[in-house]
Amino acid sequence: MEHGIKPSYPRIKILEYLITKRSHPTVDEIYSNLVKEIPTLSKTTVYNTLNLLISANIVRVVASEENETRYDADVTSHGHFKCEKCGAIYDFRIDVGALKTDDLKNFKIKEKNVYYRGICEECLDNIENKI
Amino acid sequence: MEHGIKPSYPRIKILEYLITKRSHPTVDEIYSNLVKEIPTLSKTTVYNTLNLLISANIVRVVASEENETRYDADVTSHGHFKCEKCGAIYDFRIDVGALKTDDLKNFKIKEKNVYYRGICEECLDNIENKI
DNA sequence: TTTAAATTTGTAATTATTACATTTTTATTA
DNA sequence: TAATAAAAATGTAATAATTACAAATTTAAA
Repeated sequence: MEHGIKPSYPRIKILEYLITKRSHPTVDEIYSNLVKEIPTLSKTTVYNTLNLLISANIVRVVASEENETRYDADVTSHGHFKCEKCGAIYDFRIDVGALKTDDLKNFKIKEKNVYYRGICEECLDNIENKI
Repeated sequence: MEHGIKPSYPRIKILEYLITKRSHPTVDEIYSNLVKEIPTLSKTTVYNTLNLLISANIVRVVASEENETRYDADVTSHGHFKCEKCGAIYDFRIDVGALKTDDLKNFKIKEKNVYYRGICEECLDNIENKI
């Protein structure tokens, strides 16, 4: 694994899960799914691994208003949209460089997050169908 | 109180606290400070009241990557900057209308949040002073 | 003043996360 | 290969945030 992290089996599987299922899962989701494959997996290992991947900048936490920590293996700049109906989190391309503010001119900005809430296309369609 | 919420004493005090101290406090901060004035105050009331104010759109939660829910009585559009050193959250003016993305063209966007992380001016000054 | 409704309170339950000691695995070296 | 040391994973317990809910209190209405 990159960034000097030893590629143990659980670590590979956890990162793999994040990369393939791009659903911004919670610890619970990751654990519940992987424990089928790795019966000895413990939730603490999932926490440890995610925190390790975060400090290595391979994974980041999705900023939100909820008390659910969700993880994302895509650390390139993009926005997150959370659907209020189905709870899904969508990625979207956004140019955070276009965001300008004079208020922070003497601040050191390390990270810019953009987070939207609303109703996704699919749920809008479902609502319409039911009326 | 506006929005059809009955202005009880705890409710007024909680909203007043949020409006005057614009520090985006946690429930704990609000409770700890107000209990001095209102000795019978319970933390459940703080939670209840904040959730009530949120559903009335008088208060909003600050989106972040941390597991700390912080509240803001300013519901007009602005960004939040969190300092990694001192933990303070700063408001800043930002034109979220300038954010455009084609990826969400069939989505209903209800709320746009902008959240930055980094080091604030004050902490940058302190670091420089110590070197 | 009585009654009903709304609000607040306190305790218990739930959930997410971290702390930490123990066990297991992996890598190293004799 | 066996012994040893280091790293990683595990499981349990502790902590903290939040919600559920029933009881008590306050407020408003009749």
